Amino acid sequence: MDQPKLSTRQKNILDFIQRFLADNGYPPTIREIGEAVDIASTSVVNYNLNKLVEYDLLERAPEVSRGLRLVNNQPTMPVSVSDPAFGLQVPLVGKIAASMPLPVAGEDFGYYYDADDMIEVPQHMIGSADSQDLFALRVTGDSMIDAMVAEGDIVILKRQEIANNGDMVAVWLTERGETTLKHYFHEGGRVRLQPANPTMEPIYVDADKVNVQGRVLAVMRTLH
Amino acid sequence: MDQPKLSTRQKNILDFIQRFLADNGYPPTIREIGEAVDIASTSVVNYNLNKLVEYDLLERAPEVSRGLRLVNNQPTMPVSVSDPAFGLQVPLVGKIAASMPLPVAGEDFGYYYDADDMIEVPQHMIGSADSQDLFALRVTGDSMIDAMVAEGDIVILKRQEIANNGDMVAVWLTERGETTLKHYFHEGGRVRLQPANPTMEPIYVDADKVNVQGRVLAVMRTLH
DNA sequence: CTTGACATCGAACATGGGTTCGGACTATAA
DNA sequence: TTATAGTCCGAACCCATGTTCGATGTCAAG
Repeated sequence: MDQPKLSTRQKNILDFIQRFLADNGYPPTIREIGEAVDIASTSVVNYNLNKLVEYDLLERAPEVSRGLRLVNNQPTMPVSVSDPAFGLQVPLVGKIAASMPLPVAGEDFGYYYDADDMIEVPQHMIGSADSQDLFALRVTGDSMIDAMVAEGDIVILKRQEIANNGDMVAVWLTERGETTLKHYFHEGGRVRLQPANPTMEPIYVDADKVNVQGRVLAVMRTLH
Repeated sequence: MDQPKLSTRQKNILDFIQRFLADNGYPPTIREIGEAVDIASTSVVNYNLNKLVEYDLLERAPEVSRGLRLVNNQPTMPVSVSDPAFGLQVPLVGKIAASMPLPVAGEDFGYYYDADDMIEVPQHMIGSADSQDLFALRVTGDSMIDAMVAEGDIVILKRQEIANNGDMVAVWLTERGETTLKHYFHEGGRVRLQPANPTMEPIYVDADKVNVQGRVLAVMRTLH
């Protein structure tokens, strides 16, 4: 009973739980999940949670609020930090996966800038960008594979709403309800999102359905 | 407001939360704490929890069941043993492209270790590897595209002749006369070279026609 | 002795949050 | 067509759980 094809919803739920856990230290409630993944009824969330339990991807404590636990849960190994003297310290603010929006700058956002969540980035990788606007995301899932970004990669982004043609950006597609990394090309009233992998076809979206969240400055991948 | 003397109760509470968290993956309720630490009234537990928050040992999410989080007390791991406390300086010894062998270690090799050819790599990307054995290559051409490595990327390698199954390695294929990056699997008398991109087929080569040049530890990509 | 800060207790309150159930929709098979 | 399984909705139910408050006991300061 392992790894059957998960529905998009189930993936979203799993991703959300993971992110919520990392952000808050405790699991979300059924209703919180429902709101995040855009499910109207708590029973549907419940239904899908039980599915995930069947698939051995989740454990539940019955009758217990927030009684969720991810299996294979390695406690989000904090990226080791070193001396802030050299290289820049960039906040690792979360993960990026298909169908989940990025955390947005503002309000309580700076709250999470813990030392544990800072990651060192060599100066030469980011040029002269203002370190204030930088943040890092860890990529989960292989949804970015067509952008030459693999699971586990860390992408360094500069927070900005507008992009120039050719930029690699993280965009929120309101219609599809997902975030991806793509090369950005504004063409008339619409936007062409070009995968980095030349063998794959671009996708076209109306300009007002696209929400640029940041521009990718660098990618760091660690093997093993 | 730090580290005043904690009462025995408060210590017990803290200990219990920690244990409970490790056991269950989610924090305990006030009543669960009360029972464990032998406190009769929920209000007393509540009272002491707020004390712990004052002491910066705990965080609480108001109105949230199990809304507890231990503040991260444990220092983030001893890092950077080989103390250039910042990132390591790794020699950028050349480029890698299809049909070109890598420069081999030896003789006058150290000669080229010019300051200009050193590149900074964050410690966290290479773990505990001996910096002596490290070198970096810039990728040219898109021959590595099926290994999720693009033109212009910099790969950090550890010089070694033998590889373990699953390692990503730079290999020299004597027969084909080219070097590529692939995942390495020794299977009987031959070697399976598995592209990182799961949609692509592996290639098989006789073991004695394969020459491992180094193992890839990390990949760094700079956009723009 | 009186006062007040501190810790505790017990009880009541309000709502947060898991559970259940009937019904509707879709898709595939018979 | 009918049947069946999978998924989703909305509403109701009700216990779990955080919050609040008045009362009690303790102890050191005045």
